[in-house]
Amino acid sequence: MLDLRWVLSHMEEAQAFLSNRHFDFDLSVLTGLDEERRRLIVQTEELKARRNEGSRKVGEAKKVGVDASELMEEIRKIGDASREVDARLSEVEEELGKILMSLPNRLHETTPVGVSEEDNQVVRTWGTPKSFSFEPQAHWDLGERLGIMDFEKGVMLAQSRFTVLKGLGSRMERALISFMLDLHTSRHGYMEMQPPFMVRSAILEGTGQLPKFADDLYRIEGEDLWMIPTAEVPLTNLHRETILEENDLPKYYTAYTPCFRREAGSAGRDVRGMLRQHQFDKVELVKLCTPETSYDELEKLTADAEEVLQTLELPYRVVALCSGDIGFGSAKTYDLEVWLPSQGKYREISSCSNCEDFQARRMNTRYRPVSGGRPRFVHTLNGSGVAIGRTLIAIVENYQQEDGSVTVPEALIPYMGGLREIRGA
RNA sequence: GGAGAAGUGGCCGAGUGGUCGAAGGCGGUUGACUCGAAAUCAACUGAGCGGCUUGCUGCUCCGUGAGUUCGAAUCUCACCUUCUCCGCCA
Repeated sequence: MLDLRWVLSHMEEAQAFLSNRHFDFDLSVLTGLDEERRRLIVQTEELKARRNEGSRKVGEAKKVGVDASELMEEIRKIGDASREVDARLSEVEEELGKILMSLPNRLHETTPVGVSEEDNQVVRTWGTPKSFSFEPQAHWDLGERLGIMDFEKGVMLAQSRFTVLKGLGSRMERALISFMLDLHTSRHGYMEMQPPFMVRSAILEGTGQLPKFADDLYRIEGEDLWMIPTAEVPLTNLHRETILEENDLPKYYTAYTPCFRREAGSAGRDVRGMLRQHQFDKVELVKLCTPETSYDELEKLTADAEEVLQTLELPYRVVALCSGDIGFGSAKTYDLEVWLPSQGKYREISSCSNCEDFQARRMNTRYRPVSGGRPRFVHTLNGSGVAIGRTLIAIVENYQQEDGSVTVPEALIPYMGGLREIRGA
């Protein structure tokens, strides 16, 4: 959520980033609503002050046994009047709140301005795509032939965009989860958590998925519960409605969770294989920190995710998302894109964002500065560290051999019980 | 799912209609004492939103939401959460 006072005092700047996001909204309506809001506050508070004063006098009168019925009648009218103003005030505040909750975050000055994916900026590239002496196969061919992925069974049990991992495929999925959690907890200082995989509406409002993106989520019928689309949601909300001490910051959390997404807008895209699933595993990284440190923390968080790919020796590149492609709540986002030989392309495997105080405002997560003074909103960051299913795909494709077998990455061998190679039955 | 009890400030805890944002204690901050620490003493110690002469001042918040009343932490209703017992289960 944007700070209303900031928007009102930076109208041009705010309108400019909205248009860079291609978000069509005229902010000037906020000025009128805010003026009305303040007018109504003055009105109702004046009435309430009079009512409180009157009630005090009634109390005094009754104590002495004096009749106060005339005064009481007068106060009743004042009370009714203030209730009327209150009703109008909450309408105005609700309207303001609705608008603010629907506006995207402002952009950091280093976020490139652009229209689409095409305009994202490549920041750096790591590793070199391997050149194969044969035609590299797609993971869906390799996976089925090796007996580690069963796409038909996924559809049979659920729907399209669901997959059954079998045998060593399932084993490698589990190995990757452990490998990544171990890396982030032991080397990068994150605390491992296991949050609920379902959360209530207010939690999703806190991180920005609701109210606007309900169509992307699975909802539990008859309950105020939704399947989490990412562990970012429960982890970031861990300290909602609280005031932390500055000395307790930064907070680093990591969690493995499955993620559930309806993929409503992506019909027809990546339908083969398991690149885009309704349910996928992910190890997530979340940070809460002070505003002064959040951009350093973003660089470090991105590096933490990169280390996963480096250790697995998977070629990737880092891109800065442009204003037209960046997410609703993010001020700056780096995507990590891993090389997929069968596609001859880099594909997203992680997304690392600084949401600044956008989510903190919605969650009301603040901290008290050591220097004293009023509580301030924390900055929140999140990043995939990294997507498990897509890592499995990347390994299968990048480590494939001419005979269709797959070599196990060095770093993963201990997690695979010493296994060095996956070959078909 | 059924029965009962309870939800007050960072924590404990008093408060059953009238200066109660809330006694008291713990914790914390500052000052005094001390070479320093402890102990002791004193003062301060929640958040949000407004107004104007920017230092004052007003309003709101005692699980959440409605209601009764001139006035609600205190009364009524609904919901949520926690605890105990029963049932069920990993």
